[in-house]
Amino acid sequence: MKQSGGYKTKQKEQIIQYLTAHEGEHVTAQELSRHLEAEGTPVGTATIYRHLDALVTDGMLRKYTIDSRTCACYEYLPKSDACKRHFHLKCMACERLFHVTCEHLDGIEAHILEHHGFQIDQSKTVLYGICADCRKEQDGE
Amino acid sequence: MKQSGGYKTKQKEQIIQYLTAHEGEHVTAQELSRHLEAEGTPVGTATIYRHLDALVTDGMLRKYTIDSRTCACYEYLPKSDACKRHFHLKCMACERLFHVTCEHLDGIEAHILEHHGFQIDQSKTVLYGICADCRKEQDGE
DNA sequence: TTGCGTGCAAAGGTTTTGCATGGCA
DNA sequence: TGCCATGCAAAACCTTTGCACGCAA
Repeated sequence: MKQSGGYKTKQKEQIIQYLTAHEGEHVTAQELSRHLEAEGTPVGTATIYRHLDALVTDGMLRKYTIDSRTCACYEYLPKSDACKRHFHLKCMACERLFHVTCEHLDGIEAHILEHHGFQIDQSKTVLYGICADCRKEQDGE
Repeated sequence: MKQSGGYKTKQKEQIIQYLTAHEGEHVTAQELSRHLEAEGTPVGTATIYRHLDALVTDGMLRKYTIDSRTCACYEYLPKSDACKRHFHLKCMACERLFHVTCEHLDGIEAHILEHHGFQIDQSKTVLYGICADCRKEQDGE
């Protein structure tokens, strides 16, 4: 695996540092850009996209397009394989994204593969619904 | 449910007709636009987007984005309530859509609701992955 | 010194919005 | 006739690309 070969630059370090610090969260290019600017170390948009792209290719990052968002989201992938396996639950009410790691859900993947011949890609799949908090609110109304 | 209330116009009919004729397939705004133009009844881009948006709100259409694509895809949802009781599997290779009805899968919904407090909406959820046929092809290569 | 990395600006593409006009009810 | 629907153009966005300069090795 090409470990994002190339020079070690300040910009690259900043980007990777932010991404790893937000492991398990979804980060957009814009958020990353704003963060770096707020830190006093602004990085050009083109550079950000170039690095994100390279990191996705290297397998260090996952790229998503969530729902109706027009922009892509990126998520840092911990190196341990165990953590790579989780489903995403997207609340249609509050729009929050939940990460669920669960053996039962892994069983579902196996079931679909065995009985339906379909190999699910968890990294691309988002389950839509309503989260607990929002259901409470809706019941109350 | 507001059945896309409003006037019945030629443009609207054309759009809905095309979408229903392509049930189970993904359609982009661009494809729709080109098709209508080819038919000799061009419809403005803005109008197309406005209708697609309205139809998504009405629940007649599902909107989603495929990773590699830069544009959003839309898919007609059959009215039959049957579709609300099964999951949709989308093959990322051949782009076909599979409808899976399975008791085991219904268990997913119950499990997530009980253990994670999240109420899944099957009609909005698409599981992405690779279908049996495409996996065979990939293995063969 | 070499050549990749960076930033700016411009291009490319999709989707949204403002506004005057047209068409359904 | 009263409004919504439409279409054009422009704006708003996200992302990519070209190019000259800067910096790591």
